[in-house]
Amino acid sequence: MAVLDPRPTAECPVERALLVLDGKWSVLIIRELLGGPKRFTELRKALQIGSPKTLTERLRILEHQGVLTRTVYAEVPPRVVYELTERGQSFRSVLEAMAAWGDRDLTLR
Amino acid sequence: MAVLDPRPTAECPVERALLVLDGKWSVLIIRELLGGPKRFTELRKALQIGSPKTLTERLRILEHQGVLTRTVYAEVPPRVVYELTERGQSFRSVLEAMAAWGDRDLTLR
DNA sequence: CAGCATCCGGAACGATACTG
DNA sequence: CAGTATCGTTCCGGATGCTG
Repeated sequence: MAVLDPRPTAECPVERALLVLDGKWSVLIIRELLGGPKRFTELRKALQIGSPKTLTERLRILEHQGVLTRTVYAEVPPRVVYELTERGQSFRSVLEAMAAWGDRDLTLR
Repeated sequence: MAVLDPRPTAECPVERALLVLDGKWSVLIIRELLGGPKRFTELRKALQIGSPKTLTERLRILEHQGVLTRTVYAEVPPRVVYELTERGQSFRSVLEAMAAWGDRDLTLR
């Protein structure tokens, strides 16, 4: 998927959702933020992401897709807070479906 | 993700689900098969996949993950049918959640 | 602290030709 | 028909070093 033009343009709702969920970290980031707003380093630590570039990229894309907001506080040292939009919050239902599926049907093998 | 060892080994249910849904085509393949068993060429045509390699790879992985079965009929010409397992069928709930989310919250921008 | 710039390896995806 | 075998390209994800 193109890096900064991943707007949902697909006709199909499922494909639109896939455009957002694409990428290794998107779902995990959203899940993390469902627990409340987080700062850059908090996310990085929680998700065990080594490279800041990886996280920054995903956050920018999700912001651009309207899933989360990025708020910069002009302080020293700087503080940047990421928070889910309503659209991001409503992803909870999808996450719960995924969790239920992963739990019930994918218990070891 | 490794090509042929993508078994769900993660602790977390969501992460297990992600291990299966990874890859551009997995979800779309499952969705297609929710409409009933399909043959190789049918899937290829329906999903507009140019390269057979891409499709074969995904199918093998999903089979290995217990999402679908592959049945070979010893005929001439050969006939191979892909069909969802119970586990694959139960993915419908996740798909519906995704569709609802993509529909309600991602309608254009 | 929250990134940006840069470089890198590898995996995913894809096109094409060929086979049992 | 249903693949396999090859080859090529894109590009994501990650490591590292530096900066406002």
